[in-house]
Amino acid sequence: MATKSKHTFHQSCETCGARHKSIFCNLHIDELAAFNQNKSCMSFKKGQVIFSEGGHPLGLFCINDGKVKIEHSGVDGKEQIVRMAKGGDVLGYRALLSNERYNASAVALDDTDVCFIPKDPFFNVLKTNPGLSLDIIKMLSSELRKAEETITDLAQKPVRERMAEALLFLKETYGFEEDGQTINVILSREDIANLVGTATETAIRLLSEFKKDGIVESVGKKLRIANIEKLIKTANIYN
Amino acid sequence: MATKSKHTFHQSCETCGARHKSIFCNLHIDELAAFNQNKSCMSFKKGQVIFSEGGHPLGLFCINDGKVKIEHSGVDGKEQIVRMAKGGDVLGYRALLSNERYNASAVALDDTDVCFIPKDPFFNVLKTNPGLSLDIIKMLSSELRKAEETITDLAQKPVRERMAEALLFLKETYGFEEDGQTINVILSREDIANLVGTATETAIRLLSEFKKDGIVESVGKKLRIANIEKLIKTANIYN
DNA sequence: CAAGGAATATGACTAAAGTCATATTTTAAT
DNA sequence: ATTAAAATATGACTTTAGTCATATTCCTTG
Repeated sequence: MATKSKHTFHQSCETCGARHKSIFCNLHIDELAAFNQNKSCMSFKKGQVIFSEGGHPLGLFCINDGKVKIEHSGVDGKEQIVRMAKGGDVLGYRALLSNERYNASAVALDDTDVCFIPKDPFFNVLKTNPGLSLDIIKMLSSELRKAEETITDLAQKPVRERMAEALLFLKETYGFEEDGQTINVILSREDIANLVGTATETAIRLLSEFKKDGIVESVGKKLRIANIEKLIKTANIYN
Repeated sequence: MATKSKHTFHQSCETCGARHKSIFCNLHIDELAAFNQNKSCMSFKKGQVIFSEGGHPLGLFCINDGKVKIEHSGVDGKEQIVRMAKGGDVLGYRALLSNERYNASAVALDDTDVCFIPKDPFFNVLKTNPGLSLDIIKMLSSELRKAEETITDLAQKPVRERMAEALLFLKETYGFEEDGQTINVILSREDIANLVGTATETAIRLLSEFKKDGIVESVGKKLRIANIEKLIKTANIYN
């Protein structure tokens, strides 16, 4: 459920650049055409809500371009970021597939173009295309593996190591700017804290320490990884 | 990979009582027959390893009867329990479906009867039965939702509340004895700690406190929930 | 049934991370 | 441009939970 002033844009599924990165990359041209006839495209501005926790899913969202955080509300409304998405990612499929309400909210971190594909055309394709099912199963399996690793980390690793891991994760997800060092996403300290799973003040303090240690630097509202070896060491990754 | 002295038992898929509780509940009788021809049944004693982290999956395991912990190895070999299984549950599907190595180990908590279904017959049925795919998708979606809730809890709730939640979870999973109060599973304090995500000493201390507070009691090696209202209150569950 | 080892229990201490208070800086709005 | 509000930063303190040490109990095995 978007809040206000969503703009529309136009993007045909058949020619969508994000398609090849998405779970729909193996669809037949006719299946894409079915999506294309029923979809609606919208643009969300930074901070706008794409869907919110507790709502009923009516379809799924394909990110054409942009950056999105998916967060689950916890104690006293403190959010936990459970996923970060970008162009090519599909959102809202979990609740739709298991016929439950949204368990998390999706918020644009940046101006983001999204196509909404209603429930029916999606399930029609799903019913007739076993390959798509298998791709979805693989994606869900992979998400589940990652989630279980996050659980182990949260239970066992100190905040400092998790912060370092989170920065490496952001780098993997959104890549670098042209300078090859600056992570290409803008997050508030609160967002970073909610990703790491710590208090905002602790996140701020840790980032200050990382700066003092020459591991990261601030570049405007973004973070530059000044010493990636040191960051990896700080993350204490074994596998 | 089982360790030693697995016994075999016999159970036909068509008449298996656990089937109706499993993701295979909607299979056609012919499909079950295909499983039945290829499966092998084995019994694991308490403590035996059904498969271990890092190994390559060659099929999947259906629990006929028994109790199993699925644990993921973390810092310094400390295990994190990511799932608890019982009769009707299917194990090892995640790694098989995403074509990865086992990300966790499965260990019998009790004498457990398991049927092993090799990769090929399973994938053959999967290819021709779209309903099964959908059921698996639903199961994975549901697992993923639970995992995301666990992540939020670990990040935000104090150990005491998580311990209370864990006891309620064990009650939901394995039910009560005939007395209607005693949780029907035997776990070491270390296992409980690894489920909650805390140090073993902390788990022991908390359970001692719960006893002092009249919330739980020890009955042999099992735990009796003496005051479930108080336990729920301690868990601080909102949803 | 004795002995050794594992599991449970408890105390004392330490370290980690959270909370609360308060600056300081940045950003947005008028 | 000025002001208010929000975000970031830092200090001081408290609380929580982890670690290490040491009993004590339970359970296995010869």
